Amino acid sequence: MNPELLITKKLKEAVFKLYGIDAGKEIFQTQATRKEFEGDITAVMFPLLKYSKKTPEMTGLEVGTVIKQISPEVESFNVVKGFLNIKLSSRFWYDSFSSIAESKDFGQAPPSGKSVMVEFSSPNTNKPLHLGHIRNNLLGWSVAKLLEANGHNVIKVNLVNDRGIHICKSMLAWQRESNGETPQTSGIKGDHLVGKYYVAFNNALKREVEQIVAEGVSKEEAEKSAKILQDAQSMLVKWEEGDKEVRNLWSTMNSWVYDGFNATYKRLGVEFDKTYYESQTYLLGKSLVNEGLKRGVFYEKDNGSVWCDLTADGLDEKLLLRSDGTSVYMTQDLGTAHQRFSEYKLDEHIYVVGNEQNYHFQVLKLILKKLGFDWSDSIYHLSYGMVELPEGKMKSREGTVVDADDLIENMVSTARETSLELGKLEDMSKKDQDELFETLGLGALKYFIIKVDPKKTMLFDPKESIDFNGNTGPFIQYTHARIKSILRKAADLGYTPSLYGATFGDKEIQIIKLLNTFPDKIAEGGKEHSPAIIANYCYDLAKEFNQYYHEVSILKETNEELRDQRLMMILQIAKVLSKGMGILGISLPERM
RNA sequence: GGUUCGGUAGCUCAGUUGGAUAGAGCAACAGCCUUCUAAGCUGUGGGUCUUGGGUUCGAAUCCCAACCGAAUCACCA
Repeated sequence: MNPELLITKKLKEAVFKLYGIDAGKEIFQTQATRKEFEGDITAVMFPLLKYSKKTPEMTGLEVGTVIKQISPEVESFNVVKGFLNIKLSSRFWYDSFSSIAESKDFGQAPPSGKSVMVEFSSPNTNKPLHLGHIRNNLLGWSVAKLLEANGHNVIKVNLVNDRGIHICKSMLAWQRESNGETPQTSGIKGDHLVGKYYVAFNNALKREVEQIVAEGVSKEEAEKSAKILQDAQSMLVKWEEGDKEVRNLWSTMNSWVYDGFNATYKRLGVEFDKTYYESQTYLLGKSLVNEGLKRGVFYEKDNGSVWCDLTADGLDEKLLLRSDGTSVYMTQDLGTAHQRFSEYKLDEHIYVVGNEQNYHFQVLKLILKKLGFDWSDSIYHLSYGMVELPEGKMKSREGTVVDADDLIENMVSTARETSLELGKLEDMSKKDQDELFETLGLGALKYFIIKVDPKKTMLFDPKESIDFNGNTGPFIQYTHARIKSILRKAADLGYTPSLYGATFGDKEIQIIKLLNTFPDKIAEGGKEHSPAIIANYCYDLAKEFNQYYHEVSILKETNEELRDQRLMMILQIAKVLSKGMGILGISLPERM
């Protein structure tokens, strides 16, 4: 049982007994006792003073006395200023540990009956994934896992932006400069190959603009009049008309990109239940807008464009249909949201999208509300901050973009170097070693990114990211490997983790307290949509274990009951670490 | 200018129902491997929680204002 809940309940009883008041929950404030004081749970007396009409010390004393009388779980108490520190019996801690040990999947909440859709990744198909996408993918994946741990049914979806001017740019440059090269003939990963021609397009554009500027035209004008850009535009028009040749090239190049993306997704350990393509959804939303226009929710300007007036909400006017009747980004998003809420019975729809689109989602929700969809409140924009480099923002033009595949490869090879240097793996097969380096490199990368609160802009320092000491993924993986090593040796010696009812020491009680809070952390993380909470929890637990490891010997303990009970303790730590890190998409090795 | 988000140690970050003397890691320095994995553990130094008001027994936390930083406010997506 959760100790704070227990004490809150007893507090309520004690207050009723003493003062005849059946008070609401808000006046019973409990917290874990700070380590410089004696006790486990601390109750704050200040809110009770208006009922006791006594000093904080006196109130603490009388409440403590009654609580001790009515609760067998309470061993002793003391009062410091207005704080009632309660010490629970060793029996209580033993019982709580034993229920953790008996639990088949500790931390997993029972089915909630709720369905949540999580949209993440959502790449463009004109260039490979970069560090920003990695943050998105890791966040999306771990939030999905976290919600599953909260008992929800989660549907993970990807919306691929597979059409538009950006893809036409790659296509055009490929037509002109590639001599027909493919991923097969060039040996270049598909998404990188297409990205190469996106860069080629921009270079060609730049050359053309420079030339026009040299003839005395302003840069702005030059960009507008550049022929290559117009060619890309007319390619887009052809695409929309369904021109066969353009469509063929389009699907060929997109298929290269998908092969590339799939390889990266697989390596990241990310997958989706459903993939949507914008080429199939970009026309959605028009009918919603027309309907809204009829009902007077939107209005039409003289040139025929359709708008939503949000000035009363402190925002701007928002365009929904261009004067030529074509739709914009917002229009499709209205349509896809409507489609998904019709298709599935969703209790929540989470969009994992960078904070540069905060305004977009604010407007999206508002417009849906104006259209009268009550589910608009179920939309949650999980907005995450940008990833910056020590030298500043990533800029594709300046070549400072950190490529996802390169980054993963770097992390894995650093894991390899570090591991081989430590030389603990001599007897491991080459294949197992490679698998381990993959686990460690990705564990380091994932943890480094997930441990930061999603909404904060984070700094990615390559030097720091490959440090495997301290608050890192490999530290937690190492802790797990250590535990598993002890458990293997124990099994060889014929020892079995068991419970005998032996009294736990102080450090062990501290660990039990921490283990006890795991379900709370899962609930809190789910509520806040923040896997970082789970990451930091795992770190705390790993740290506790390492201290414990240095304080007591397990295999050398001569008291067999104590020894086997300690084995049970570390087994539970390993289980919780495994569950917690699993939520983050990080796997823990048996040895390293 | 409007909207949204952020500002905690030299650096990267924890710290959410308001609670006791604000915590970790990195970096620096000093220790600990004939002992279950030293990717570990222990210790030292390091803070005006951006600033100023307010709310109250009590504020890093809530409210107001200012300052600094980020994103955004396209007939782009």
